[in-house]
Amino acid sequence: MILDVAVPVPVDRLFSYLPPREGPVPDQGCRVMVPFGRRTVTGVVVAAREVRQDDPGETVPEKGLKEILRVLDAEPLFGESWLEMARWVSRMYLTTLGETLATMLPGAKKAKDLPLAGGDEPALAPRELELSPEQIQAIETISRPLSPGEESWHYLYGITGSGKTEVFLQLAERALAAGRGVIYLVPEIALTHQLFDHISRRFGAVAAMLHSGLTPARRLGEWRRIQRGEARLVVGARSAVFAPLERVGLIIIDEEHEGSYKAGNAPRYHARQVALWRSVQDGAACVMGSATPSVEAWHLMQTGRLGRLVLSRRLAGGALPSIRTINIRGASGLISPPLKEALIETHRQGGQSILFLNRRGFAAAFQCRSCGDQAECPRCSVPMTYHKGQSRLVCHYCGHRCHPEQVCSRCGSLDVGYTVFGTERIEEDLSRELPGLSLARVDADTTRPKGYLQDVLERFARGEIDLLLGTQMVAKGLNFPGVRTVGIIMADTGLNLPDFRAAERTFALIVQVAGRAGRFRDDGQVLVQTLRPEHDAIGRAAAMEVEEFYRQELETRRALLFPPFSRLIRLVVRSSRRDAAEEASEALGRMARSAAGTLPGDRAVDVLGPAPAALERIKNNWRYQIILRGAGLGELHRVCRPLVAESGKMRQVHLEVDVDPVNLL
DNA sequence: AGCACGCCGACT
DNA sequence: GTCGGCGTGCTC
Repeated sequence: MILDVAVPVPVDRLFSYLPPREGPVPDQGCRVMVPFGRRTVTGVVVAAREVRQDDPGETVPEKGLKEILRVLDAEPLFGESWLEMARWVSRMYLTTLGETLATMLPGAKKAKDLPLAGGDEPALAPRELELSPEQIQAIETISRPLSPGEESWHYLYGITGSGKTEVFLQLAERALAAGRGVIYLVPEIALTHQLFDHISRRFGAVAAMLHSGLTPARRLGEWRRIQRGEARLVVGARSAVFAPLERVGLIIIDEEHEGSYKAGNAPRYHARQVALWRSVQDGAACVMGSATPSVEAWHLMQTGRLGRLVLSRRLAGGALPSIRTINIRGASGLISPPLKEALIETHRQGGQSILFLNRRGFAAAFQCRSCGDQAECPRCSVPMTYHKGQSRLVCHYCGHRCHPEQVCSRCGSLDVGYTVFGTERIEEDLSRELPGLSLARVDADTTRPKGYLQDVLERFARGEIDLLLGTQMVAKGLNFPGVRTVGIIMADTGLNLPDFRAAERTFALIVQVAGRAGRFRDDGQVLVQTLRPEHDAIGRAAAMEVEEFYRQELETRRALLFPPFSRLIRLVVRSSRRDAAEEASEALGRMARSAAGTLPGDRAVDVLGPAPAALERIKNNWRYQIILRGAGLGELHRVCRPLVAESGKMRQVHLEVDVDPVNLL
C-alpha cells in the first residue's frame, strides 16, 4: 500500500509514503506527519494505491519509500467532491495542491467546541415579518427549483436598509428545510460575529461559524460539526466558502463588492469565484448582495448570467439622504465652510455626524492643486506615480515614463506637485474650529489600547460623542440612528491610486458612506468634499446616477480591455536585490511575450510591463510586475504556467501569481 | 518553502 | 588556522 501525500511546499507534485509502522492506514482526506528531507511536515493523504507486484518500488527504485510518522486524523477531513474543489482551486490559482490544502483546511490537531453565542436552544419559529413585495419576489425567484446543470446565480441589489438580510435568512431557512447546507459569507471577521449571534438566536445549533480568526482547535471543532451534519448553516469570512458541507443548497455573498473576498496570499482565491463554481457543482443557488455591486457583477447582470433582483426602498422608512459635493480646490483648510456649518447646525439640532477620511490613495500622485487634474498614462488611463528620486512620472501598468509638467496642461496653473497630508492635522483643525463638539477619532493604525474602538463606538451610539472622525471602518456595517450628517473629507484620494478600479472603488465608497446618514430619519445629509467634482465617480455618486456610472465605467473598461472585458493574471517578481528583481522580471516578460506569440490570433494574450509595482518596495523587497491580459483563463494559464516553473529556478527572486487580481498595488 | 552541503572573508 | 557568509539543490 502506497499513500500519495500533498505536502505544503511549492513543488508541484505529490510525494509517496508507506503507511505508518503501527496503527491503522490513514484514509484519503486525513492529515499526516511525514519525514520530508531533513524535517517533518504535515501533509494530506490524497490517494491510496496498492503496490503492483510486477514493478515494485517503481516510484523510487533505489531507496524505497519512507513511512508516515503519525496520523493526525482518525476520520478524513473531506470527501471526494471537496477534494475536487481543492484541485480546482489549485489549478485555477496556480498554487500546488499541498499549499492549497494547507489554507483550505483547519490546522489544529484536536478539536474544541465553540460555545454557542445564542445558546443551543431549539430554533425559534420564524418571525412574522411583513415582507415587501420585492422581498417576496426575490425569495420566490431564488428558491425556484433547478433543472440539473442549471446555474442559479442572483444579485440582490438594494440600498442600505432595504432588507437584504431578511431575504437571505428566509432563503437559508428554505434551503435548510429542504435538507441542504447553506454558506453565508460576509466580508469581515467582525461582521461574522454579529451575524452569527443573530443567526444562532434564530436558527439555534444548526449554525456554525468558520473563519481564520478562530483558534485552530475551534476551527476544527466547527469543521467536524459541519461534517457530521450537526451544523448546516455556516457563517463566515471568505475561507468559509470551503466549509465541508455535503450538499450545499445556497451560498450567500453579502457585500459582494468587498475586496476582502480575494485572498492576499497564495492560493489567491476569490471567494466569489469559488462560490460560483461550487454552486454549479452542488446545484446550489448563489446569491450576492450589495448597494454597490462590483463592475464585474453589474456586467454579469446586464448579460443575464446573474439574475438581478432589486430592493428599492428602505424598510425603516428613512428617506435617502441629500448628497452635495463641495469643491475644495484651492481651499486652505480641509474643513470647508459649508461642511463646518453643517456640523455645527447638526449639533445644534441634537444630531450626530460622521466624518470620513479616506486614508488610502496618498501614494505620491502628481496633481494640479488648482484644478485637481492628474497626470495619467496615455496608454493605460491610469494615474501616473511620481518618483521623487528621478523626478519622473511612471506608469505602474506598462512602465511608460515621462517628465512631469511644470504647468498644468488643463488650467495653466503653476501650482502642480504631489501632496500628502496627515490625519492628526484634521483632528486638530476640527477641535480648533468646532470647540463645542465632542470628537473622537478611530482609525486602524493609531496604536490604541484594545477595546478602545468598541468603547468609542458604544459612546457614539449612546450619543456621548457628537462627531466621529474615522477611516474605512466607519464606512460599513455600523448603524447609528442619531446620525444626520456624514462628511467625506476628500472623496477623490482613491482616484489617485494607479489601479483601473480606482473609479469603481471611489464610487462605491461614497454611496456606502452616504448610506450611514439618516437611516432612520428623513433629514440625512451627505457632504462630499473633493478636488474633482466633475469626475464621474464623484459626480454620479453625488447625483445618485447609479446606472449612468456603471454604463460609463463599463464603456471605459471595454475600450481599455480591462475586466470584465478581459481576464488578468498579475505577476509580481520580488527580491531583496533590486537588480535581481528587475532582471528576473525582464526575463519572465520576454518568456511571456514569446509564449503569447505562439497562441493563435483570436486567443491573444497581452503582456503589460514589466514595470515597477506601484508599491515598489515592501519590507525591503523590490517589486516588479507583469500583467498578462487575455480573453479567457485557458490561454492565460498556458502562458503563465511555464513562467511559474521558470521562476522556481531563479535565484534570489520570488514570484507572486495573482489570477483575477483585485489589488494592483 | 526549509534545510543542508559547499566553497571564500574576519576573528579567537 | 577556524566561524560563518548565503548560493544551489533536493525533498517520497
